[in-house]
Amino acid sequence: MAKRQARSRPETLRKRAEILHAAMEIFGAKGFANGTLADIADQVDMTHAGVLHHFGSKTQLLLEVLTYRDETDVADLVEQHIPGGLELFRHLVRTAFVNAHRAGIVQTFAVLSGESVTDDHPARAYFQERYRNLRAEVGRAFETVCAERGVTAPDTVGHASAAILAVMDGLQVQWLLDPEAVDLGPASEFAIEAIVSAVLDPRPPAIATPDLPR
Amino acid sequence: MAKRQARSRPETLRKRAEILHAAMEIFGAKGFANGTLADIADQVDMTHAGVLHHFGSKTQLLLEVLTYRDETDVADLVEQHIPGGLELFRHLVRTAFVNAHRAGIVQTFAVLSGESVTDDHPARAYFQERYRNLRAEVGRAFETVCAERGVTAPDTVGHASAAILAVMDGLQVQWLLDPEAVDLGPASEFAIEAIVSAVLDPRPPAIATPDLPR
DNA sequence: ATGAACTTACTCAGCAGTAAGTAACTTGTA
DNA sequence: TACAAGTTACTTACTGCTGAGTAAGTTCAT
Repeated sequence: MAKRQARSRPETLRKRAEILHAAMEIFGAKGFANGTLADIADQVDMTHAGVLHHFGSKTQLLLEVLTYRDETDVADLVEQHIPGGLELFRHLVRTAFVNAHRAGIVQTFAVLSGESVTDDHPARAYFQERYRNLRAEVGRAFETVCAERGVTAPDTVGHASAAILAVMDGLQVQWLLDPEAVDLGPASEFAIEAIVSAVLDPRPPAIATPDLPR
Repeated sequence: MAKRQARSRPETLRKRAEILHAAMEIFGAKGFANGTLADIADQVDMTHAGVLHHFGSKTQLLLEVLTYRDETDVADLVEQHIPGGLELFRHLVRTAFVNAHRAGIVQTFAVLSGESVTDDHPARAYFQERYRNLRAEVGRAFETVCAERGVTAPDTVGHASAAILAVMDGLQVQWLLDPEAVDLGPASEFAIEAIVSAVLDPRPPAIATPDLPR
């Protein structure tokens, strides 16, 4: 493919990044379907045609927003170190506390992940893979911890991994809707603790399981 | 207010209900912003103007869809009986298993609740109240159980109530995106068990809490 | 004959994407 | 170094469509 020395111009790269930031904000505030290119363009003092010059289409812009976020997130993590084992759970709790001060980003992901389950949504594949990876990562942390303790990991690990991510996301939604009523950090911490405990040292059912349509 | 004998015509009431069903389906499949009145009208063999004749506006239709769903849900529950105490948790687990066979309804609520956190979304107030009520209901169940056991309810009840709803919602999203990878019923059951246990009979932290930005 | 339940036909606005032009910058070449 | 040729980063102006809401007319039941 033709190499594009264009992309290397620092001024241009800065502008692209500026657009990506604005897009994150707008898609977070209004959703992908409802947010417009003009909204985004306004925030960076451009016309919507200028935005399209850089990204080709609205869908393409969304996809680049998502991967951009991942890249910068990963950059942060690698800078420090990728946590595993028990340290991962601590990291998740820490993230929940940090998120309580970043409503913007939290909203972007909450809105887009909800929207992504609609038919043929352009971000569907992205979120599908994202959850797959995160579940695997959390699952691996459970395995590590169990190995360290010399026990084999129970088969609840799969459920627990999904549940930890689920509870974090679900609490974010409730918190965004009603910040007074939900305390994001502590509630996440409590739930993660509960789930990790249930895996690492299981107890008899507290609520005898009902007779059911399985 | 003036009683509307118009509304009482059975044929008309049936048609309204038909429209509400179609709207639930469309808003669930495409979201509120992206689903159109024409989509809905098609499903009930009408023009979109016909739909507007019944509901006045798209927003009004959405609001009636939401309350309609609640009314029929409540009707079902009252038919049986509103569960409290431990029975409520069993009911929630049962619901999760049942939901695994109702992707349509699950998707509607997942999509709309996600969308509702956007600025000025017409369903925002609805979901805000819905979660408020549900948290209160779950909280009351915890109180009941604790009272039955002669202990005072711990202050983790608030976190736990939010977390139970959160984990159910979050698992639904992951399940909708990837039904092969997430087993909705069992995963919900596991998580609810874990959280209830943590409230009713707390244990020392499994993951020593980190030093943090509270 | 009145009003409810529509349809047809329209308006009007918003939006993604395109086309064509322009100014500024980069690059190759003498 | 200087200037022509090409490329990039836009803008303005437009197209073409979609979609909510409205208005006026038609049919049908009571």
